[in-house]
Amino acid sequence: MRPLQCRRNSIVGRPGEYRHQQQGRPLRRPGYTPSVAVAVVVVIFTVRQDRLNVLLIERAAEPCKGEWALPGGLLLPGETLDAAARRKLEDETGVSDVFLEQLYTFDRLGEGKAEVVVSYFALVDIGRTRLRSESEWRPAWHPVHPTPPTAFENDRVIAYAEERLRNKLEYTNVVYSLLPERFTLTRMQQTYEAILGERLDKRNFRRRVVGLGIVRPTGRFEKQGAHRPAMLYEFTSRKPMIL
Amino acid sequence: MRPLQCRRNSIVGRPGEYRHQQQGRPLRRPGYTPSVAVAVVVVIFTVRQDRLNVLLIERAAEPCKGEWALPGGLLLPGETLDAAARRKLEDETGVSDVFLEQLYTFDRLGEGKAEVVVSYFALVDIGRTRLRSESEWRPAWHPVHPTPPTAFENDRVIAYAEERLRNKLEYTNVVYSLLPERFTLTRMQQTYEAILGERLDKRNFRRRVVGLGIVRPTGRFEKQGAHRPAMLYEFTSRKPMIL
DNA sequence: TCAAAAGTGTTCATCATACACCCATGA
DNA sequence: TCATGGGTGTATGATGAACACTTTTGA
Repeated sequence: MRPLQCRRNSIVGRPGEYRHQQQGRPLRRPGYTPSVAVAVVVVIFTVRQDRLNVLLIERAAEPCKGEWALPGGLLLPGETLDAAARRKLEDETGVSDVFLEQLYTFDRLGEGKAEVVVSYFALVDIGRTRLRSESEWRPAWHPVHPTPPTAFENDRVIAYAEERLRNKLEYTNVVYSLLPERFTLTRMQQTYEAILGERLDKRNFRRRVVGLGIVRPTGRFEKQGAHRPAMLYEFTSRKPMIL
Repeated sequence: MRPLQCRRNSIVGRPGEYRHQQQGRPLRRPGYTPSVAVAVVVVIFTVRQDRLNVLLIERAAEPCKGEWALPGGLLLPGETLDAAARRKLEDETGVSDVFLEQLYTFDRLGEGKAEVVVSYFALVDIGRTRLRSESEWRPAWHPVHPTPPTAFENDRVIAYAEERLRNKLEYTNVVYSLLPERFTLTRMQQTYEAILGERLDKRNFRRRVVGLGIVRPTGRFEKQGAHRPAMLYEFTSRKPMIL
């Protein structure tokens, strides 16, 4: 429920400078182009065992060797922010073609080299990921609650991403990126519950997602255990949409 | 109306590595810290004569001399992003203490020096601004519809900011930053209408903003013209809040 | 008395929420 | 036949949207 909606029926037509901060008085110095170290980090979420998890990497080098941190790295001159984020995501999980969105740009996170950190967040289906295992920078899934201690204040980034995810769940179809091709509505509901941290009503949940047309039954069933088989559903669209 | 809400009554507990991209194969090069030029730009909105306006500056130097662009500049080493944005805002309008929020971080906007542009957006009451007039970089208000041609693809930034503003209007109290201490509800409604680009219903609008408790009557009246005087209202809080 | 803007209430449709029982299967 | 999870319908309250007339003032 949007708190401020008072529409009427009718709709009306719609319509490089460089400054040096010194003792409060900015002072121009032409010709000189300052540059800073910029990093890109990616908060990669998945739902595993009915819990929201985030991918962290154990740092094999200084600074903060041995601590957990988000996958990321310094931005290369000439590289696009989106490209850097996609590369990190694919390097660590092997997946591409999932929901990935810029989150926020932080300043001075911890005592890393990067002065500016552009964060992204991604949603992956646990079933499709193949974590890198050979390397010395071991990635691993960690529950978000509680978030383990992280280097470079990465917990702030994770908390921000989680908030954004919770909001997006409510007004978009981004869950598609956390679920396989076909899935049961119970699984879908558990995914919502894991992220929102509260239980939903089964009947209301089903009425909603089917009624909004974001999923449709496939006609196939999943048999498992000694109980009635469950209908498998699929998303009508696997692109991010506002509902 | 949030499309996906199926709550139950019960609530369950909730709760720098460097890589070089070369022919697809990232390659680590320890020791070297690449850096890039980072700029901060601010989309400063106001409502003037019932229209949403944005502050643009006529560039006095190359590149793009003589074209209109958003206020901004390169980030200084050691300067905080928020601080840079606040400084730009104050330099151009003379106001501080208004709503200012990070918007998005862009890549390669036009052919400026900056490879990474961190954008902010701000909302100011036209009555409090004193535009810089002495300098060679002349700032001026421009209607957002239609947006004049801008340097560095700044129109993309403005369009993004406008979308964010429209969304924020609906679920926060950020309008406070566009209005003076005391104002009539008609003025407030016109502000909404200017931004949303559509007419609102007077009775519904008033019931809502008063009912939500975001404004309260002051008991003072504004007399003007040959008609009934209007009650002056004030915001119950002048801090950003989610409604 | 007229023009101009201020102010005010009700109806209806939609939708979020709460809630409990039967069904299909394999052990 | 029993245990397990799958599947379904209805009643109520809240809220967004539509809609028109009276009031106050100064000219």
